[in-house]
Amino acid sequence: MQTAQTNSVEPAAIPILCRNCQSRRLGMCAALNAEQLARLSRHSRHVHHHAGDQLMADAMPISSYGNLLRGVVKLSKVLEDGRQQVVGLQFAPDLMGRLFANESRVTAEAASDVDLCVVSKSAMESVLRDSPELEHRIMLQTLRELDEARDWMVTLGRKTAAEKVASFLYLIASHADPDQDEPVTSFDLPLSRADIGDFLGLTIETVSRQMSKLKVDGVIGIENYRHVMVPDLARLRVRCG
Amino acid sequence: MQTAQTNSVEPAAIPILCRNCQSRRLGMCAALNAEQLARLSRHSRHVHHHAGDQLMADAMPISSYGNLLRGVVKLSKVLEDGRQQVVGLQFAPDLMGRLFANESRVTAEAASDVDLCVVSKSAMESVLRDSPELEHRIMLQTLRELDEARDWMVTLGRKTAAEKVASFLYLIASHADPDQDEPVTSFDLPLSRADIGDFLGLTIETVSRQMSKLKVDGVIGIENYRHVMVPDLARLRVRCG
DNA sequence: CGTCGGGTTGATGTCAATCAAAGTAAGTGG
DNA sequence: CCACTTACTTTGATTGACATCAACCCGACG
Repeated sequence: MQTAQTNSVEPAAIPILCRNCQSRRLGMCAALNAEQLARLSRHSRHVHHHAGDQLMADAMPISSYGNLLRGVVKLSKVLEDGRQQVVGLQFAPDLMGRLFANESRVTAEAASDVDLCVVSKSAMESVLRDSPELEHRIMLQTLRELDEARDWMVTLGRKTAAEKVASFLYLIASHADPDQDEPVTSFDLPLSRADIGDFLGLTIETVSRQMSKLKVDGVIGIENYRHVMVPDLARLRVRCG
Repeated sequence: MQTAQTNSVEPAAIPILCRNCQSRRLGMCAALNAEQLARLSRHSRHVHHHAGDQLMADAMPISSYGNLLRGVVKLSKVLEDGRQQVVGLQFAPDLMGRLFANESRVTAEAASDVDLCVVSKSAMESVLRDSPELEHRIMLQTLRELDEARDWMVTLGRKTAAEKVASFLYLIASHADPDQDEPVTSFDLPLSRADIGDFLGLTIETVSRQMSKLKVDGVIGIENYRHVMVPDLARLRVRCG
């Protein structure tokens, strides 16, 4: 309730940390009751990271989970010789961190400035143990991520460079607004050309060329390298193959 | 218990269908108690399919789930123009079918001869509702599939044709024996060259050439097109990039 | 003003796709 | 048993899409 008292001894009071947190509305915390929220919040803190900060390294032990509140995080893997592949993007309000494993399978890096709610592994596990609802909610997220990973495999394996770039732009347009799934017609790219290349399995140069081509064809407009406008989403859509 | 009586009125009797079923040992049914097993088995049946049979079509409503008992199933997606991408392989004892969705996101096809336990959607959902243990078990499978999908994205996006083929052979070697995760040195390929190409984002011809190259280099031996021998797994491993 | 990171554009090279042909094993029917 | 078909695979020649190499542009920043 909005009128909950700060000094109330009532166990159902919403923790201060959680009062205005988006995660209670759209994120995993919507699955929690007040007691569970309180238990989790005692071992949580909100943190800010700048674009480029590494949040988690591949093969490192997991000590905490991150509830993404704002911004975009890129998940990637590298081969021994340095070739890199972005294997996923996380948008608010996703939970980050591999559940039920001891070490991370990916590197996580802030693609834009991000706000996180960092939750200790043990507190998360404790609440998970007695909240099947929470696990269910994360299950739904995991299934969605699996669907998205498989969609992306089609893009990586079977699409041309032009189709890959169009697909990427469409993906970003679709996730730009966390409150709805509809694609948006004007947005900022959260990734550099190099990251886009690593996401698409292309080089920087090829990404740049294909973006230029979309621009001269009138499918998109570009301002300051990072801002994209799409006058007609259907035209972009058909370029996705 | 092995001595459970067929005519017993005891509710804990193991259903006939389930008596010798692998799924109780390694699969999802290990998470169920006798009552749940009985409830599920009343709406289940074991079926056999031949290689090539389609088990589920993309975008079709899901009416049942399939518990894979033996064989290999390939999951794929196609673009409008017919380009195809295999987005996953399922081995026993995986559960097939997208949970918590109304329609399938992939086409599922028997890659080899397969045995399935087909479970009605409603029975599955009913048991799921009161067995968080079952959902947890499937959650673990889903997380594993997500890890594998992301591993494969690296292969699709960043590896050369030679590395892709080596990676594929290593993957099959690793899954050939359902009882252990260690790769095996002699196995049958569950997929045709065309399917391997669709899995790797390559053409038939390129797959064939790279397999031939691995053979002349002494990394693998091939018999009857489908049987592969690997004298030295480490040598295959280094070819994976 | 110089330099540095990120981006674009152009010239050239290369790996895998495409086009083409032929080999092999497993039917099928006479 | 043998011709014939069919599906699958292999191998060769050529082409093309994207990578690579290289130059340059632009804004930020010391």
